[in-house]
Amino acid sequence: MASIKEVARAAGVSTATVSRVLANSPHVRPALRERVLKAIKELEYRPNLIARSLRAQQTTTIGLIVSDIRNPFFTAISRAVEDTAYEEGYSLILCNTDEDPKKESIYLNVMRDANVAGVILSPTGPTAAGLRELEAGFAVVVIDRSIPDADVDMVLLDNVDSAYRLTRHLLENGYQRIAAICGERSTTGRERCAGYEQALRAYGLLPTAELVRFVPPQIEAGYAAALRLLDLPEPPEALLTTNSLLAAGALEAIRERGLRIPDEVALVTFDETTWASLVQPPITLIEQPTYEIGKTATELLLQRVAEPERPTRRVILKGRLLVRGSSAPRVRCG
Amino acid sequence: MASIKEVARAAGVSTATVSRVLANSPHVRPALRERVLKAIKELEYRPNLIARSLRAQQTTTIGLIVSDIRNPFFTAISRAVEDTAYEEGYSLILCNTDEDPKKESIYLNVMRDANVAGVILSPTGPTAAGLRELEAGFAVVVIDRSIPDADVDMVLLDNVDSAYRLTRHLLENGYQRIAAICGERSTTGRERCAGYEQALRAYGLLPTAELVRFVPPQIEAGYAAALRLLDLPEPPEALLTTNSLLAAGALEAIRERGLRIPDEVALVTFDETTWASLVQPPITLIEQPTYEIGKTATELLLQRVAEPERPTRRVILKGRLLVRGSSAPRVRCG
DNA sequence: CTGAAAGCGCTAACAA
DNA sequence: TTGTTAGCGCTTTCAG
Repeated sequence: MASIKEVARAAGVSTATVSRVLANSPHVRPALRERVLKAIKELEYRPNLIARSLRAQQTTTIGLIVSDIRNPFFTAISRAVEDTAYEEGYSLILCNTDEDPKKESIYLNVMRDANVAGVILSPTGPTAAGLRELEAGFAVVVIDRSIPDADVDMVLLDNVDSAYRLTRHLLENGYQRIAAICGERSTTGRERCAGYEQALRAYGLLPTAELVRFVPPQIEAGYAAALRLLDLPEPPEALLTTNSLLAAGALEAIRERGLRIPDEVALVTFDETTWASLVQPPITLIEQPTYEIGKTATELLLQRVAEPERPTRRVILKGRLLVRGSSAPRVRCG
Repeated sequence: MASIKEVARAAGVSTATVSRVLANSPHVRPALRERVLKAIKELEYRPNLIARSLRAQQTTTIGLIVSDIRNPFFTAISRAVEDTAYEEGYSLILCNTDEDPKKESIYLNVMRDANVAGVILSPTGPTAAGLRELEAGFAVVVIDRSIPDADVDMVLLDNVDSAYRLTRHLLENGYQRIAAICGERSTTGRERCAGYEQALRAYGLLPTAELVRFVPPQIEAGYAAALRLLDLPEPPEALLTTNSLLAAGALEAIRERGLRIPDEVALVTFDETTWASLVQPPITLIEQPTYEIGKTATELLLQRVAEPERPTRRVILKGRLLVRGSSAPRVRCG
C-alpha cells in the first residue's frame, strides 16, 4: 500500500501538495496537479482513512444501535441508513442491544472509542443512561422511541394518531372489546396505547386495565400475553399489537387456541412485514415509512455532524393504515 | 478525552510505562502499575482506538458483506457474527450488496480503506472479482456460497444433501411432478438444484427443464416464476424453493391462483423464518443452523487474523428437515 | 525495570 | 503557489 510520501516522491512534490490535490484545493498549479494525479494512479494510491481520522479526530463512520435486529422494522431501517450513509461516503457500524440497557451503554462506549462521527439510536431502557453518554462527543439522532426532555434530533412516528386510527378502524367495523398488547418500557408502546385508549373513549368506551398488557416487544412475550387474553372469561373480540413481533406471537396464540380470524378474534398491528399479507386472512396494520425514517435520520445526523450547534429537530412521520382481512367488518352473533 | 500523555504525567511516569500497563506487560514494578492504574481511573482514560490502529496498521473491526439484508437468513447470520465478534472485542461493519457485484467490489474497497482485520463475505456474482480483491491484505471467510477454486476459509451448508432430503421427503409423500425455483448465479442455487435432481433420479424420475427455474433470489422473482409454473398446461404437484424470499413469492402466487396447499400444490423451501410456521398450512423446510454458521465464520476469521498462514478450511454444516403441513402425504385424486 | 524518541499516514499552520 | 514542519495518540525499539 503506497503512502502519501511515495506519491509525493514519485511526483516530485511535497506531501502537502499531494494532500492539497486530494482535498481538491484550488491552490495547485494544473501542471503539478496532473503529475500528482498520474502518480496516484500509477501507484494505485488510496489514502489511509485511519491516519486521516487520527488527524481529524473524527471518522467517516456512523453507528446504528438498534434494540432488536430480528425486528424487520429495524432491518428495513438499517438498509435505509446504510444506503444513505454510503451515498455520503460514510460507512456503518451496526449494533444490537437486544433491549438490554447494559449492552446499549457498552455500545455507546464502543462508538466513542471508534470515534464515530455520530450515532443513530433506538434507545432501550431508562433515559438517563443514553442522555449522559450523549454528552460524550458525537452527534446523536434518536429513532423509533423518543427520550423525553432530551435535546436531541429525533425521527418518530405519529404513534398516538396512528394507534387512534387503527383502533377507530376496528371500532367502526363493529369490534368493541379490543385488547392491546404493547411493548413495555418505551415511549412508543405507551404512546400507541394512549392512542388506543383515546379512540375507545371517543367511541364512548372505557379502557379496561384487564385488556391492556405491557410486555417485552418480542415474539414469546406476545404469544404469552395473547394466550392469557384469549383465555379470559370474557375474551376480547380483537387484538391490537404494537409491533410485528408481538403480532407474530399473538397469531401463534390464536392458532393454538384454534380461533378463526376475524370471526372469533380480529388482529391488527403495527409494522408491515413479508408475512403480514401471506397469512390468511392477511393482517390489517399501520405501515411505518421505514425507508423514510432511516433516510431522514441519517440526513439529520450528517447535518448535525456538519453543524453541531444547529437547533435540534423532531421529525414526525405519518403511519399508513393498510386495511386487510384480519379486521373485516364484524358479523354480530347472538 | 484524556490521552496517554496526561495519564503519564498524572502518574509521574513515561507514556511507555502507561502503554506497558495497558498491554499488561509483566515488566512493570507493581508500585508503578498501581499509580498508573489509579491515574487511568481518575482521568477516565480510554485508549484512542484510531491511534492504536494507525500504529498497528490494523483495526479491531471486521466487515460483514451480505448479498441481501432483507433475507432473514442474513439477519440471523449478522446477529451471530455480531455477538461473536463483540465477545472478542471486535466491532462489525455491515454492508449490503443487494446482489450487485459492483457494490460488492466497492464495499471490499471500503473494507480495505477502513483497515478491517477481516471480512466475512457472502459473494455475489462472478468469482474473479472477489478473488482478486481478496489478495488485498485482509483475512476473508466466505459464507453461504462457495467460490470454486478459491483458497479461502468457507462455512457452507450441505446443500446437495439437504436438497436431496427435502426432495426425497416430497417423493415419499407421493409427489412426483416437482418443480424447483432456484436462486440464480450462486453455487448455492446450483447445488440445491443438483440435490433435487439427484433425488428425482434416485426415484426413477427424469428432471424436466420445464420445471426448473433459475431466478434472482428475491420475492418478486419467486412470485413470477411460481406463477409461470402454476400456469403450465400440466402444472407441478409441488414447488421447491431454495430460500425463504423465493418461498414468500411462491406462496403469494399460489394464493393468487387460489390453490390449496398441499392438496393442489405442495410447497417446501430452505430457511426457517418467523412466518413459515404462521401461515396455514405451515411450511416444510430445511432449517440452516444460522447461528452456528455466523459464529463459526467469525471464529475462523479471527483465527486467520491471528495466524494468516494457516491452511484454509471448509466447514460444512448440516441442514435440518422440519416436516410440516405444506407437504402432507398426497391424496391421489383420479 | 523504565524512559526517550521515532514514527505509523495524514493535514494544516506557517514560511517562503 | 509550494514546501517545511509539527503533531494527532499510540507502541516499540533502543539505551540506560
